[in-house]
Amino acid sequence: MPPNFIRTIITADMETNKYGGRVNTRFPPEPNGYLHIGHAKSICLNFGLAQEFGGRCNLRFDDTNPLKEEEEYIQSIQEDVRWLGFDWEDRLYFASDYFVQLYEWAVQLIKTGKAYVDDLTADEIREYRGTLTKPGKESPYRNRSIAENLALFEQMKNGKFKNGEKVLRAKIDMNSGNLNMRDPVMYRILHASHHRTGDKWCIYPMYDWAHGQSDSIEKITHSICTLEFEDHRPLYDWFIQNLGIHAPQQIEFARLELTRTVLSKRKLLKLVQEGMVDGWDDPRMPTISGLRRRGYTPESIRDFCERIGVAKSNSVVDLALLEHCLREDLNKRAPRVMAVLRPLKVIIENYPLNQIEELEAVNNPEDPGMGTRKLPFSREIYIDQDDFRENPPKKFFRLAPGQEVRLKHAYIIRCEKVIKDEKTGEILELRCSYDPATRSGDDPGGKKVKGTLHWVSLQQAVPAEIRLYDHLLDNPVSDDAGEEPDFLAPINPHSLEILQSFVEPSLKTAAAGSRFQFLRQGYFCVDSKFTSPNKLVFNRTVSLRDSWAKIEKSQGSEEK
RNA sequence: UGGGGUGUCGCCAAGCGGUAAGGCACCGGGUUUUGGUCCCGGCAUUCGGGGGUUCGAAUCCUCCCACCCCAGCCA
Repeated sequence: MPPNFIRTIITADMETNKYGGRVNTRFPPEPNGYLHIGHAKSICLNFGLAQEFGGRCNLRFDDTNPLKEEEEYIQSIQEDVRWLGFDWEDRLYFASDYFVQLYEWAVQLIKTGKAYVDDLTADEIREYRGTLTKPGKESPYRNRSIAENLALFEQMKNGKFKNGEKVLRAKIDMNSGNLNMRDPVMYRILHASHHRTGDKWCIYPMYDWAHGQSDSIEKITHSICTLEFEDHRPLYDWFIQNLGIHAPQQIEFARLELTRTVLSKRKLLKLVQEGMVDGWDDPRMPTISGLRRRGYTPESIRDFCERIGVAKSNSVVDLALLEHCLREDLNKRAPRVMAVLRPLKVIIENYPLNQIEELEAVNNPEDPGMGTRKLPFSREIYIDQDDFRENPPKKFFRLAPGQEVRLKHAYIIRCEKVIKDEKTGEILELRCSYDPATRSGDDPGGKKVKGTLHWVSLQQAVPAEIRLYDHLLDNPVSDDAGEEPDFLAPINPHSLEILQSFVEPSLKTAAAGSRFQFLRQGYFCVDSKFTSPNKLVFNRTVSLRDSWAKIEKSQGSEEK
């Protein structure tokens, strides 16, 4: 376990017995969207820390704004946390469960002269708040009597007022350099139905008023949150102190940012709403459900979260690291199969007509325990268009006129002739010859060739739709570029490419969600949404590293 | 110009007064019936900058610079 500053703090707290040797964290999402990879960092941190120190981690929904929250999100969030591999056991909580307690505490603060009902409008409150450099002004309603505040607050609760007519504010300090301390709003009037409490309430606590107390109620020891709440901490401490209740320790860390994508619920919601993607679980989305559908494993995401570390400096992690974690995991577990993405027909002229051989193929060279399977081989096969060049560049070890290659698990073939469309010049098929003495496994010390191709026997090939994904965004955009209306402008128009391909027959009954390595190409999984009994659809999870592409690229630049 | 933070290799990130971990990326080389995997090697005389303390500083002091967050009845 690599050290990080939070582990260091908790370790020290354990040594000093600060919380009686107890560690209780929590993951507190608002159910207003789907979870994404950034949340995964927080989930892994909170649940991971609890596990590591023999403590517990709660799942609590911070559902204090009925205008934005939905049941659908509550379900998806639970599914995603579970899928990531974490268990909150019986500790599923909702801030809305604490509404009564919160109300009573608000009354308590009014009674001690620490809170008051304000009649100022939203605009007026903003004006009175002052600016970053100018202190605020006290509201004319700030010094109402306790009795009047009590009566007014109760009337607020009882629905006597319209939305926005009054708020309850904490009475702290309008001159504070920290704007959060300039009499923050605790309750607003919202005549809205809540997904859990229905119409019971028409006043709802603000996050700042609900969050710290919710942590306190749950006896949280370490309340881990992101950097932007750092200057809310004095406010949370103020509430806790004036209420005289259990004080959790808040620790802030930098949220995750990833290159080539956007991690903001607001923007992801927009992508969904504008129909620019196929829902929250579109395989291009950085959401947990999107990554799951794309074929990511929970193990790889957890590994990623461990490797990026936890610190307080704002940073942008290279997507390449996530992909590395994925490949590393999939390399060990994904069965190898053959699929031809862009088919090119090859006829092996000296191979007997109508003969079909069943060749043996290992399922995973990384794990002999995964066994072998039979592959049909015949006179007509498909290879990938990329594996043939009529005029091969230097170091092109694949097929070209007169050149030899090994067909994986089969024979060595030589390209004898290229059949082209007379008019367009398009390459229609290749005529090859094979060397019967080179059958895979039967030619010890036989001839060596530099290239090995994947292929599929034409007769037995199973048609499949293959979806190739590219980064959603052409260029990384900063998260706050989102205030501009056209923040979606850099969306990559080629982020999805759909191919009609052929896969080997063993894949015919592949289960939805199952993952494979298509030899020499990448990792793919059976799409769980578009696959049907008569249509196989694969998502490319991530390509294999491609050093030929690099060589070719550098050759190209040399020529310039 | 107020308050709160952060600055260590292209990207993350350890380090907490004893002379710069690790990962990703990148660049070589080896193995290979996946141009995959794996293996081996390279990759910060320097820690935002200037002063200072010390035998010794990325670590302590000091001044400066840069960047991020805060003016929702959002979270």
